[in-house]
Amino acid sequence: MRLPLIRKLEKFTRLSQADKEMLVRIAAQRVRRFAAREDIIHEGEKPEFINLINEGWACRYKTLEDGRRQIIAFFLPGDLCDLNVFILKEMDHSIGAITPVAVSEISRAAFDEMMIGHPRITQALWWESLVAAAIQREWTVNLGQRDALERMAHLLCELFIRLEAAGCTSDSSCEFPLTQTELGETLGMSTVHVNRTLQELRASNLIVLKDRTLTIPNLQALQDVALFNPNYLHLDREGRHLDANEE
Amino acid sequence: MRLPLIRKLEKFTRLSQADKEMLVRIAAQRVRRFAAREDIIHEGEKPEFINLINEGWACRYKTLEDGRRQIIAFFLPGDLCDLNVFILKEMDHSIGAITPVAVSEISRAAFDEMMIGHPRITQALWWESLVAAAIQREWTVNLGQRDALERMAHLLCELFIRLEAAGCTSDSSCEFPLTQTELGETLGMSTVHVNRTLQELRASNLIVLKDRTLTIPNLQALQDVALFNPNYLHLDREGRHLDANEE
DNA sequence: ACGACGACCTTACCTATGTTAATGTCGGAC
DNA sequence: GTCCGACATTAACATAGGTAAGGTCGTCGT
Repeated sequence: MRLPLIRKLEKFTRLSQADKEMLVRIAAQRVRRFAAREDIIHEGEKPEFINLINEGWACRYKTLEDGRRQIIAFFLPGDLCDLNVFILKEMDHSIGAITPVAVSEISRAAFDEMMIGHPRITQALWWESLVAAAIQREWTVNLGQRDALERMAHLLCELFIRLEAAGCTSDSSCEFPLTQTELGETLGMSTVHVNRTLQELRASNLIVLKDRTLTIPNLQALQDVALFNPNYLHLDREGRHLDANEE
Repeated sequence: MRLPLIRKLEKFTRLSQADKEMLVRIAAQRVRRFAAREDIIHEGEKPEFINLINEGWACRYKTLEDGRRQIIAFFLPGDLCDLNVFILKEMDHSIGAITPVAVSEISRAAFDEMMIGHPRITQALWWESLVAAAIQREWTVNLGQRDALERMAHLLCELFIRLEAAGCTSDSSCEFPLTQTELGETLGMSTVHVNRTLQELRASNLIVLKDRTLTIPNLQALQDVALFNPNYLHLDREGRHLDANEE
């Protein structure tokens, strides 16, 4: 069994056996499980750990005073929530489980230990956090410039490619647990319009979405309607400048 | 003369004299100036430096294939662009000057040196980068959930408070160099609607905006229409847990 | 077996915002 | 002083997407 985190980080750099063992060890200590819809951490609380999602989907979200909710990010298997958070006094948003999830809590001490002894991991984790920031920026573009159809298509492309990097797809399909309400809260549109938009994508044979399973028969076609450019995911390892000796 | 960066970082923690001298020194070496509208770095280029804005306003932006442009972030005096960027192979977006700007380029070596010798600065810079990420998240909420009026009001509140932290306001006024086109590209709305929205804010006496100067007679009132909660800026130093001995 | 519920889907209608395009204002270049 | 370009403003009209309401289906608890 491969840890999704390891699988993902290897998209960026090669890890030594010792690096991998370190990650496995870190992921094994302090594992917590949450039911679907349960909060992992809530706005206002003091963050004490870095959370690593091992199984399941979670999301970052924020609620306005009047109840409107925006999903700000999705955490898929292998994703980390906020390197360095412990610097902040309190959470300005919440993190909630979408499906049942298994989360590893990484303490500040464990993190520091890893930073010192494993420069490769450290660099890979910074890469992962830069990519997370790039994704957040792309969401800004998505919400600001793309219309409903493009927006939905873009989200589906992104999630599919990220799931692929974590080893959670098979062929052109993946599990897809989001409800239409959640899609609406993500894309800033009503559930009615989410429904219309999904119908439209289905009618154009761009997606098959049924029984919590998403199939994308032609990813390039979907990327084209989304004006999707995968460069922001920084997944291409070739040509990267590395500090260190390859094994 | 105070460096806006120092002024801002002191919202988070106290810096020693040596820390401040270090920052002044870093900011002084390799200063570049750009004219309004000029690109500081362009999508596709390899990032070699961390840019620090000393004077003027800049923005991060991204352009879709069909020409639509989204402004993703503003950089105000004292703002840093992306700690750690040199890890990435190429920029996935551009950074452009809005007004004429003065930028300090910080090399990887200078950054590493600072990280080693000045833990206080290091921690403060991580704080600043976490705040930048929080701002990006709030923009997601803004674009996803707020309507045009709320959205505009929210942006104005944020910019004003950030300028205040950098020491660039006087009383309830600040310079405000953005054109209506740029506001539209930021908030995902047409210039016509930007204009309507500004008129509405003026009519309610929530803002005075004229000759590139913004005045907010009653910040609380503007915050109220924006559903603005400043917690995401993490500006309250009280009660912060610090590693180290205060001077 | 029954009711309650949550997800999904649909229709009809309405409104916030976009589009187009004309007009106004101001400051700088010559 | 006038010409020009950048920006702001306004009006008339078009539309993407929101709101409200209701229906179907499958599942779960009792």
